[in-house]
Amino acid sequence: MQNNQNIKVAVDAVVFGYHNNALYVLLVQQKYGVYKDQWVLPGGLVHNGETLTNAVHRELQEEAGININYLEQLYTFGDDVERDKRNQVISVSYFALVNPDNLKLSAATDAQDVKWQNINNIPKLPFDHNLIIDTAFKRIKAKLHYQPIGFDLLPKKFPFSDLEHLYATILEQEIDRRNFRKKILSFGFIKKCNEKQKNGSGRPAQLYTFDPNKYKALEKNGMHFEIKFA
Amino acid sequence: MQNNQNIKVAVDAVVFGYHNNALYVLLVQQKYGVYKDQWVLPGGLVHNGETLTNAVHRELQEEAGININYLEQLYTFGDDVERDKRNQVISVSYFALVNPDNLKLSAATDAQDVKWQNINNIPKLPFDHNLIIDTAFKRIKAKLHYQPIGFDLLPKKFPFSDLEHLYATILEQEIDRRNFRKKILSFGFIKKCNEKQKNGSGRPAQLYTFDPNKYKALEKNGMHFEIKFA
DNA sequence: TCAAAAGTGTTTCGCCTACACCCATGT
DNA sequence: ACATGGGTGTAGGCGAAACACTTTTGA
Repeated sequence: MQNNQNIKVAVDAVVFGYHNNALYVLLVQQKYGVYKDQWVLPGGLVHNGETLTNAVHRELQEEAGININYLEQLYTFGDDVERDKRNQVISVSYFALVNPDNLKLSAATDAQDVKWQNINNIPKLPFDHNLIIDTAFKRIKAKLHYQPIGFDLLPKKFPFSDLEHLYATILEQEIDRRNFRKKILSFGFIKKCNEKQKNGSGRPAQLYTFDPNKYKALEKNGMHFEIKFA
Repeated sequence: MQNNQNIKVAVDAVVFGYHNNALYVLLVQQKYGVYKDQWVLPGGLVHNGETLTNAVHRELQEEAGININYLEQLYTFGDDVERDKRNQVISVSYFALVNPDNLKLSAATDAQDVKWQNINNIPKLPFDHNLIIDTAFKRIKAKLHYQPIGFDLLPKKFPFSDLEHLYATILEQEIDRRNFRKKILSFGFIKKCNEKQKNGSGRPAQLYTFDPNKYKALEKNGMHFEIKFA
């Protein structure tokens, strides 16, 4: 095996959080090095002997002290040989979701600062991180249609209207409340709780919860989750 | 930037070809090293300063002398730290299609031998190459439903029934000839040629061709290619 | 009593499904 | 004339789309 390969392997993560009816991405501020003070996606070089997945979890802990709720590989960026000006680095990028219970960012140990940045207001970032975020944004939009990932952005118990607003916000389109509700409930993996939630004025909302086991069972029986909008 | 990372970056490709109503995967026989004589997916380490995509094209040339028709990134395998017993290597895997005009494999320079292996008869391969092939097979099945990739497995001009058989073969299900034809033609990106094709007995088949420009134009106008089967 | 958000049914329309016979050629 | 594969139309059902008023609470 040739031994002079000089290419580094990094992982980067686009972590989405949803609150106040808006979608946010986690950014960290570099503490050291050439990119010091710049805001970037959390991530870093993979350690020797470490799996890619573990590297992502480690970096998220080290840089933001955050626990994620859903993780999947997004894409590997390596067609721009100079995407990192220090060395040839390929980035195995991941896509993660955090629910509101885990939104609090701890004072990071490996980053100078950490913040949630509104997806509609992402500044120009170093490397190809804007491209990575765009790719992730497309992915989340696509997945909302055919995978139950919206629930990973909401608390365990949520009013139905929150789910509806989440879809409307992320997909950037209006949706018909009645048809949406009918369709989602028809699958049978959403359960009604024995609680209601009051928020200021307006009628209190019935709380619902997503049942992942029911989902898996239904899927095994041939259910195909898919939701479209007029 | 830390400089002691000892992880290699390889690319591997699952190249699909379709002929005689069957789907095949390109395998190469290793010429050197610990894995000498074993059949594996074409691929190898990325060169310094080389993009991932170029690495794939280069390896396919060196090992099989083949020109591909469609290429997309599949997945990056790096969660089994010992997937290669020589060193920690991550594999950025690709998914490629070859049409029948390019099926001929040249006597490879960097491989001992090269062959098309029926997808339904893949032997146990070294590394995690069986897993990679499975992933690619799932991907091609999924993509057939919502992207016009079937045409990259057929010659430029083809009888409609070939397309139908391709779908039936790859998806491993029967499809209704009339409904399939109606649906595909309704999109408007398939054009009738002024030729017919005779093959032995039976009525000669009208030839059709896929018009990629028309496809793009229609897609821009909101067309959404999707085909399902009862 | 008004504002604010939650909850709920019906009709229409278009698409997907199911399904069987005739056509052109070679042997 | 028979075997082989190519080519075509229609009716019914089901799910998606469109659409507006009532209910419950807080101020």
